[in-house]
Amino acid sequence: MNILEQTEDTLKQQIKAAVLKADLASEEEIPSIILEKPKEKSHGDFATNIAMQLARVAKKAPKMIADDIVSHLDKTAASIDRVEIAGPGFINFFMKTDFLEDVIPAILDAGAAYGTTNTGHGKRIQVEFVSVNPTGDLHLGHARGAAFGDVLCNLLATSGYQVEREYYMNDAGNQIDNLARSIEARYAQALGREAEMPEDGYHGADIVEIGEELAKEYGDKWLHESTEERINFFKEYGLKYEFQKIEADLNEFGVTFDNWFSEKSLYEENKITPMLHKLEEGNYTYEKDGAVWFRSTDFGDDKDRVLVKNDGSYTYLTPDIAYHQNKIDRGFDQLINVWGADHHGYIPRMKAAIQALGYPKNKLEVKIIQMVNLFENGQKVRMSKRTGNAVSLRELMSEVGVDAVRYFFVMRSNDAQLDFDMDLARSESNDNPVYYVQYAHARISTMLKQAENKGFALDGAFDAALLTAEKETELLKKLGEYPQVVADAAQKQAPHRVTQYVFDLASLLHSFYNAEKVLDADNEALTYARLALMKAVRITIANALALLGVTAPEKM
RNA sequence: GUCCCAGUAGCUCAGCUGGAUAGAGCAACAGCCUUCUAAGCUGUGGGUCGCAGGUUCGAAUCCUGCCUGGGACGCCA
Repeated sequence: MNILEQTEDTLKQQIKAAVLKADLASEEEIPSIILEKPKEKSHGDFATNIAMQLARVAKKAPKMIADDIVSHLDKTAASIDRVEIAGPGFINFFMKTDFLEDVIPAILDAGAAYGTTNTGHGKRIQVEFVSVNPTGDLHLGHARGAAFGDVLCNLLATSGYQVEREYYMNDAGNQIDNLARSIEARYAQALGREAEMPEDGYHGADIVEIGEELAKEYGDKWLHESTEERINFFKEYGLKYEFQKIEADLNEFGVTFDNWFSEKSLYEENKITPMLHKLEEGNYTYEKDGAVWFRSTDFGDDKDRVLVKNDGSYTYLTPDIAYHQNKIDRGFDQLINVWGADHHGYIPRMKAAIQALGYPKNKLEVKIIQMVNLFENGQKVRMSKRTGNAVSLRELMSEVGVDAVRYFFVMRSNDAQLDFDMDLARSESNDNPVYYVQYAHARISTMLKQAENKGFALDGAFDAALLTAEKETELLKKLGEYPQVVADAAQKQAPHRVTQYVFDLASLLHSFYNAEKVLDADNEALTYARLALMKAVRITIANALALLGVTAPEKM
């Protein structure tokens, strides 16, 4: 438990004790006591609305209740400096600042582990994200999902969950046949033959490349093989080529997976038929128009879904249900899927399937990532100038760098659409939040070097009680909040809270930097206290940036 | 037509489990470098929280209806 939590806990207990002593309510009648951190400084360090909540039970005006509570409160035990009653009945607590003195030692002690908690209690969570089809480049929506998923996993892992990252490879079914036939056409074309692309073929530049590569490597060998052999070979070749490219792009983006799950393996390991039988046994399927349908409307879907088409093949949904069953069978407590906004209509049928297989609906949670709109020179960028296709992750990374892309993609709530301003992401100015935060880290780093040059030992003893300036107190409070922010962001699955936090922390640092001088030969004691504070800030910024997958530079 | 997301300052967005005078950044305006990085800081102005009802001591937040924008509604994946 961190310092701030401890302080809050003690305070809550004391408030509860005061309520009982004042005979305002019985033990059972007391609602859980909520402490908030007022935005307004004049409202104290903590505030509670308990008096208003008790108004009905105690049948008294909130202000009188507040008076009663305050007069029965043991201020020393809760390390309260003073208490005020304000507004309609808020009780504002002004704490003795000594609790802040423990913040720095705690951070220096924990180092890179500061922010780690065990709020997840080892719960096993699997996060499936990206899972792009092997038929082209990763575009902006995928990239945002990749950044979101990755940071979410980092958050969960830091908060004591056991996390597994998985990529579901769509390496079977129609679209892969299509891929092979597209390659076939490009291959023939590369050999100078007339060949038409299949009707729903993939027209990306990568397929042309594959065709050329094959022509170079094999000449016209594959034109003479049987269609079956040729297509099978192209299928495998194309899959390998595409997934390698996807993996390489993701690696460069700082995203890796624990497991790449093959859709094809569901067929090879016979996972689909047993699943269909199970649905059938539960009477969740029926035949109509020569097809097998899933009665997903039993679980609130707006229409039933086809599992087996009248030509005997499966829809996309069918192996996907088997996949989710497989995931659950692997023993995860919770499944999280990160999907693009265009998949949201798919949620009810997958949740229906999970219930039909006998699992609770909330075993699966789906995070929907809203669309990304790219802007450059104030204009919406629809297509890449270079390729004429949608702008790819690779292109974006080379244009603005990994740090900016990652930061920008998790800066906003996942369910809000995102405007990505290329000029802003590129700009090396205070407008750019990434640079703003990184600059704070670099500033401290060079300052610490200066300190050493001037003969101040970086691990010197210090007295945190000397840090009483307003900017220092604010920094200390902010630093103390960090573990809760992380745990909160993990629990709410909201990575943007971390960008928000680290930006605020950087802002406080810059403000402090301008207001106070750290290295002061005439006041060694204060210098050492401030150096310790700076080290604590640097650690916290570095840890937050690490969660985001953004680098923390020593100098800029 | 049904469903999902969004609607908060000129722009881009926060706003946790309902709380006090709704917050940042950018843009605008006025200042701060002989001093640890000015990629920074300080100050000022700017809001009927889409609209209308309801619940509540108390609503940007919860409920209902409506309006606007985006997306999804295949025996595609």
